[in-house]
Amino acid sequence: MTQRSNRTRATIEDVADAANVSVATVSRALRGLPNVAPSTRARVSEVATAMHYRADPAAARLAAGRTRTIVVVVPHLAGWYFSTVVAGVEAVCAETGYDCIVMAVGTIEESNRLLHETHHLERRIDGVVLVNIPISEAQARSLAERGVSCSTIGVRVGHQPNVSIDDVAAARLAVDHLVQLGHRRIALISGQVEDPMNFEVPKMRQRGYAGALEAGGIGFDDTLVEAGNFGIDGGREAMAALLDRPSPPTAVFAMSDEMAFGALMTLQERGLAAGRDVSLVGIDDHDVSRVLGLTTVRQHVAEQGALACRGLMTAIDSPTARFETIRSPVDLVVRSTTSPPPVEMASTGVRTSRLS
Amino acid sequence: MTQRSNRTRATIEDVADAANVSVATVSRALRGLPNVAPSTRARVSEVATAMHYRADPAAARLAAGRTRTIVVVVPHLAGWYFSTVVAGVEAVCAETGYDCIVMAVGTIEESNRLLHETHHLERRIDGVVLVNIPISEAQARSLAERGVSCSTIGVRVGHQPNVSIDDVAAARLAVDHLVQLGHRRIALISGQVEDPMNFEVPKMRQRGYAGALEAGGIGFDDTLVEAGNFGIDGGREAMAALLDRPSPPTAVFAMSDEMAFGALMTLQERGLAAGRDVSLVGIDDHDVSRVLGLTTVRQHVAEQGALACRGLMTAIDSPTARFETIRSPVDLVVRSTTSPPPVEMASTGVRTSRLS
DNA sequence: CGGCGCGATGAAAGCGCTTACACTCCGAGC
DNA sequence: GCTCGGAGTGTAAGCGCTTTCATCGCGCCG
Repeated sequence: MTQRSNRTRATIEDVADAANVSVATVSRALRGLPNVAPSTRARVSEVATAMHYRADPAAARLAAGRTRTIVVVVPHLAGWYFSTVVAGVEAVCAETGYDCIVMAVGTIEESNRLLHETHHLERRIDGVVLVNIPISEAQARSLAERGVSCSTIGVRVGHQPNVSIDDVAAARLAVDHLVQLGHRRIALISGQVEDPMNFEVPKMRQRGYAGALEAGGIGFDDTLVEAGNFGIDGGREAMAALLDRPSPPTAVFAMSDEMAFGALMTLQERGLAAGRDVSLVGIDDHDVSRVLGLTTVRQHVAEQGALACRGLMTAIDSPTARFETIRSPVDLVVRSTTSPPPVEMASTGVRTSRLS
Repeated sequence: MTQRSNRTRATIEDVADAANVSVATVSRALRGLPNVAPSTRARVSEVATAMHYRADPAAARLAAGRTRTIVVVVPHLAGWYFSTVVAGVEAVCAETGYDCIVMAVGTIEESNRLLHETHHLERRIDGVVLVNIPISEAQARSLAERGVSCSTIGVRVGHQPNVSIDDVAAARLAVDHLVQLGHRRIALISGQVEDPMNFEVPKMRQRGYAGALEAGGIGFDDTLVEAGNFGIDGGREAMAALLDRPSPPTAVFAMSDEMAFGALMTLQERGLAAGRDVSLVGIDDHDVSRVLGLTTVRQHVAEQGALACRGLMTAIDSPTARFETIRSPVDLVVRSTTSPPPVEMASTGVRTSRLS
């Protein structure tokens, strides 16, 4: 039993010596593998604990080929939605002992560099959680071939684990609410459908918007659709454009709460009040939405991250498994930015609140 | 020159064979080490690129002892401040080729488990960015002994790299503004000074608050100080308590924008308008602050993350270096939640806006 | 003209694990 | 009593790099 210097970290050999077994037995005992006598296992783990032994991750990875590391890929790390997803993913990683690397790929070029040249990822990580990152079948296959499992939030690929909300239904929920309140001129503040990084979500939500209009017997008017980026400024500019129309909308559905926040800014700048002059509804239930009284369609973002991460872990353990999409629920949260449309005073064009 | 199967990843040996050199030369050539003939280096990197060769990180780590991985530790991953810091850190990591692991340690117990039993970190990572995580000198030494460099945002430890704002000055800036506007009853919505996870920041900002009052010739009134957690609800409850005081404040300084958001909620619930009935100023310049028109002290959070990460990288390369604290600048952003105090109608107690 | 020193390269010894395979018991089956 | 099989353990061969040290030319100085 060699007395290792306490300046040096204990290796598996030190533990083996101290417990009078071979390194193989130590390895087996500590990792819970079968064919270790209970008494041996107890002794080994006792010794290991006493020596503060931890298997060197690099050595374990090299020998076993598994890294116990995943990466979560998002377009941006700051921002409510993505940081909340990451929080959900990280929580599951912490629980399961995985390391959770974060990567931001803001542009389609970065995304392709990551996903197309998958050899960058090989042997680096066991799996990847893609949060609203477009990925082709070919890229997914390439990942799989390189032993990298893949779980997505948003668009599904192959039979990989996936969690998403029903974007069509979510949008429909929002717009139905406006229709129900009596609005007929309902505008849409949309994400850019041409954005290669993010087109599925806007497309689906547009579909929900159109569906709700149709169900309400309202014709689709493309002068009431304005696209912008998914943040505050996108919403702000879109709302300005909408208000500049010859006959502006009485209600607006913004595809995200942050866009709705921007819309709110424009409204304020023009001296209009949301929920009186113009109704406004978003999607997300951002932390700050309740502060602004924003009516919105709530989704459970951290939970989505957690579910996607658990799915990934299952996929890592059984790479050939096929997964069904998990639908994360949404629900309408009515606050103060929505109300029946103001009564139009035909002669003057002046708007007043409708009496209730 | 063996034809490797294209199902298998190229190893350094494959590259060596293909380039007619030894593995040692490949290693040196690819990592830019000296003593490689330019022609050799060119040939090697050409071959390596053609074969899509990438050094196996695990093997490189095991052999070299460096992981090219850091972890950024935050109390929470969701939430504006921390996610923005992480974004800054990640950006620098991406630039420098480091892997960026995230870890959330919400409680002091988790924090201690991480920082006290530092052998968990040894050989796992090269360094750690601590964002508002309390760390003792002993823990810092223990990290250093284990070869883990450490950079902090917020409280400084030893001579490790550190970036922070001048919390005293930031608070003072905020409160001075209120004093200048003519307020005399200025309340403080503070973080909890007893919270072991986060006491330095509240303490400093309290000091700035007290300093500004004193400079303005205003006595400190501890019935105007209310503590809560750093989020929206903390601010909301604190503001409610403040308004319930026999003689409520005309202005409030909240230690964070999110707290100010909560305060705003309470104001709205009570039918009071910020910037008319009560003035309100925060610290941060949260994304949404401009939407709410919140007057605040802006800090540059992503930049702080980036600076801390660069400092860490320097520390990793030269572990004995001593660092000066980097002070990140702050500035006052005046929006619409601050204005001169309403004129008190002594007889009736009714408040009106002061004429300007 | 004989070293000398230095730049370029290669051979090989690890780094600290995992795991295939070999081996040793020991009780059960015949 | 002897064989057989399986549980428990050990031996040793990697995993794919980095790095030390030795080797080899070759221009240069004395």
